[in-house]
Amino acid sequence: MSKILIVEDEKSIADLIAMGLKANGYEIDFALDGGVGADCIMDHHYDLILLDIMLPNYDGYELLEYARRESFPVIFITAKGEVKDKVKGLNMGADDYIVKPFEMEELVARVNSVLRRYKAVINLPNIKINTKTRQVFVQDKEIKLTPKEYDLLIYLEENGGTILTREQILFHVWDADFDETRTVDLHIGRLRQKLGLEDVIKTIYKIGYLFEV
Amino acid sequence: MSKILIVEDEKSIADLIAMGLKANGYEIDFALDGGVGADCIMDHHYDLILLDIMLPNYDGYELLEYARRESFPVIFITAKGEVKDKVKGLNMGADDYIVKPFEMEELVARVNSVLRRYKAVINLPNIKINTKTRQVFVQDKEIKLTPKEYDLLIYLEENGGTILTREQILFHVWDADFDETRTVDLHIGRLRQKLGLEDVIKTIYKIGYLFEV
DNA sequence: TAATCTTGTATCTAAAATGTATCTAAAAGA
DNA sequence: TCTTTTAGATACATTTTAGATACAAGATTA
Repeated sequence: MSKILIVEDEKSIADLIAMGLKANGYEIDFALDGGVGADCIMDHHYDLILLDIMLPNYDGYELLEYARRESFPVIFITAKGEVKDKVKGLNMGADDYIVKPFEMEELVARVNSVLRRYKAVINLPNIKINTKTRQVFVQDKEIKLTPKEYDLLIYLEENGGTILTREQILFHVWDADFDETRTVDLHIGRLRQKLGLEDVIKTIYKIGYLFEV
Repeated sequence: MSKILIVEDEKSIADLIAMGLKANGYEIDFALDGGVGADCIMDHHYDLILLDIMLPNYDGYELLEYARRESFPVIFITAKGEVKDKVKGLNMGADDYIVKPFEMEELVARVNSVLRRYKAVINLPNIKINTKTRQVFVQDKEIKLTPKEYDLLIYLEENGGTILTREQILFHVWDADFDETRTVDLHIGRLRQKLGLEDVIKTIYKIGYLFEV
């Protein structure tokens, strides 16, 4: 069972998160301020850390450093409008971020996804992905992917077995809202061709795509 | 063979540590109180010092000062809940810390890691780095690096095999927060050229750089 | 104080990625 | 079967990004 540390000064939010995650089988530790957070990070092992950046009397980035040292994966919790912080956090090595207020479903999805993704090597039939170097190998031969192609592949893999609409894909991979273009189709095509995924990435006519597992 | 000094007043713990480290091929000296510890540090050469901060009648930080002066690497041993001390220790220049009670495995791992980091000579294909003198040799010919270039090289080498974003590099090597400039790119270019690292330092388009190992 | 070295900005160029347009083929419904 | 809609394929133009060079400001040394 995975153990998760929540570093969040607002007790009500922390409780809510804890409840949601416990319901999904995670074990939870709390830290209501940065000091305790640092303490926990150093003393225990966690599979994941949920970290509010805006902690009173403490710089969340400092905690990120500690978490990095122990190589724990980190998801940032951030309030709306702290966009720059989000970007900064991600670039500095957070694995994901989530914006308050959020749906519990989304939080759980992201937690699951980061935990799965944190595996350095993802193994698929014929395909190996090294997430540390963003390298992709098809039958031990490296295939160069562009950033978008790589991100798309990861998103598809994370959601293997579920049908994804073009809108969902656009939203997650492109961070775009809505679009009438064929961008997604094009990139799906390129992935299929480069990685020989013609049969793995199925087209769901009029709906979207499905990465078969 | 590496020689390690253990400064720890609890005999039983000191014995335990010594046993574990000896089993891994390290030579051990003891100091059961701060005074003896200071003497040892000044009289002998050690490759590493394991230092309990909470010594009776003695401030562990004082010993850290001595160790620093001799430029011995230091790992703090600290009891649960002494977080502030831990942080203080790291900020004061300890190289790592470990929290009691700890697994012997973890201790050995950290000792190994610190010693590796402290190695006077780093050997890479074609390149030799003397960290004591900050000299860099390419095929036994010295190449003069500027301070920034050298720091960048060390940071890249320490994180070999992982993609580093420009933000991460800026943060660690420049101590700068955010930046829209091309400073990192420029210095990467200079390193590549001076040391012939064109193929070793890979550009990860739109992401950052990767030092291949 | 002059000379040299270091560092980073500006500018230009080359390369890579991305997405639009267009055409063709396949799927679904009548 | 025919028509319409939808998705795949290809080519190409645009945009973004990184490398190279020159140079200026600041720091360091002689």
